[in-house]
Amino acid sequence: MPRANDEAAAALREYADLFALSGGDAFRVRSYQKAAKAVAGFAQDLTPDNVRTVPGVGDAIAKKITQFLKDGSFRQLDDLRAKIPDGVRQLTRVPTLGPKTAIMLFETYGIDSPDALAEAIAAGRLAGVKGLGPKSLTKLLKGIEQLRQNAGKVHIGVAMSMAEQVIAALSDSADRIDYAGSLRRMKDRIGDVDILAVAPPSIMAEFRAQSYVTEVIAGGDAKTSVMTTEGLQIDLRVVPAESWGAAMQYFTGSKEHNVALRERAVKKGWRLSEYGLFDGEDVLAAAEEKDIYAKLGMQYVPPPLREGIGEVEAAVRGELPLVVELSDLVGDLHTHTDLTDGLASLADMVAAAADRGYAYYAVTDHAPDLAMQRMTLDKMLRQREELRQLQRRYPKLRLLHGTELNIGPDGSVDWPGDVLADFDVCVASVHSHFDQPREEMTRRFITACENPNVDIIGHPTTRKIGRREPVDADWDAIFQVAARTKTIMEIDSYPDRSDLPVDLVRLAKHHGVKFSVDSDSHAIPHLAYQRFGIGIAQRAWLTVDDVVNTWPLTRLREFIGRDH
DNA sequence: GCCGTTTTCGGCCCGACTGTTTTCAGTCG
Repeated sequence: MPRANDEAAAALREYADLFALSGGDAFRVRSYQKAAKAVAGFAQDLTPDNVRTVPGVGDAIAKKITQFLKDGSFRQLDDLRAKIPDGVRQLTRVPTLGPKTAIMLFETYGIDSPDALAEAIAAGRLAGVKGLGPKSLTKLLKGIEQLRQNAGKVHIGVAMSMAEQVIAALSDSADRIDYAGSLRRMKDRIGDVDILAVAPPSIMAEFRAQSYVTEVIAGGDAKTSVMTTEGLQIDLRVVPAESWGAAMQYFTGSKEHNVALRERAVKKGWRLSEYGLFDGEDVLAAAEEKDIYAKLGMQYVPPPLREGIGEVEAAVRGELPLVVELSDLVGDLHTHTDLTDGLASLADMVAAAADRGYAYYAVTDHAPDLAMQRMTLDKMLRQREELRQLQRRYPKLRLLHGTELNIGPDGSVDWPGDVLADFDVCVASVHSHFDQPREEMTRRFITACENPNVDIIGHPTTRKIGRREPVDADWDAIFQVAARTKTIMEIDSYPDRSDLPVDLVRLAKHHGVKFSVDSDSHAIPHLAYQRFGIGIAQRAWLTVDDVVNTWPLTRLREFIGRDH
């Protein structure tokens, strides 16, 4: 992943937020937001020479980015940072609280953080404020509570990209270096990143000097903890080369998995620690993680399965499932282009898909009910024709013309039935009315599942990690229907969605539901997000039989009833 | 601030929902 792009995009997003808070023109705010998105989704690494070719970047923003690439910031950003406390920007992360309210609260009441806001509401200081009635204040308190629960955690996309950045920066100074912890177990929310290295002590100084380090929390020869610009803690540990495998095992966890492993060692009269597996003074295994599992007389347990939920027992019996791997995927069934809210053209997305070696690839732009996307029947048909033309260039890649439908409050979807029947695949997703009562929401999903033209339910819970809670529905009932109607549940790999979440994947599998691990790409770099969806699938013990886009196209077509 | 089968100004994805308003502002997708 191109890091300079991500950092520049973050700076532009921050600038857009601060610019909005300072009362800046809404259209200019949108220009910065648009540019940030385009920069993050730009397929090449950003340089002063190509920055002007990013769509949505004109002379003014190009100048800011160029300065950012050189100095790690730009003047206008520094100015606004000095004027508006970071806490005021944090205020806008409270759901239903936007820039207008945030700046009013700051300027009129001196409220400069979500905590200060909670305090002011509790103290009654905001009673009777114009525009903020009792219902609004209650909502704000609830939003602040949500924010607190997510505090200190980031989604896996942020953590992975930080970890890879650290490893890339330090790998020349280390014999071995890798990430462990919950990140290696592919959890969707990460509290801190654990990195292990076999390296001389001087690596610690190098680590502390990295540009993204904002604070050194603890610094010794064996372990250094820092806080980063993303608000994410990173621990770097130097471990002896001879106990690398034991250390990786120990620091990958989970705690419950390690307890089960140590119990097994004790039963054999041995001892397992982060330094190795020992029989008295004798080292049985230590340098390689795989040797530890082998010596303990069990199958190797892939990190995403290490949750202490029966995997140790299964591995001892030799009954661990052969979980699905990233390399098993032969297609992607949910992607966008710039015809709706994607960044790249159809031709560019398809070319990138072909590079990834897929057997099939579905283009699924939004349908007319998401009015903001301005989709029309005519546009859709023209896209289909363009796709058919492109198909001639890619004999090995089967291009599928699909759509991402909008599931309305009553469970109906957009486009008439005869139009739907002509698509190769239909994803259907909820994009609004997230607060329906549980019964209505359940009926809504069941209606969608029972629609014969709906093949896949996209990002089913619609959660956004740290920003939006999952919708409330009776998933047990929905999955029963989905299994009967052969409606596929999506594992949306976009890391802040990570949707379905693991526990619901397990529940759905229990009912016999099949899954599609899709990227939901809105830009070329997003195609690689499937690795996160595979992490979810592995954590739920899914095999290739559970995941439809590991199947040959003929089997997939037959399953969704589009084989005529 | 960006962009141009509107060529250098005048638009900029549009609509709905919510709570509060008595006609609408703010927020969200």
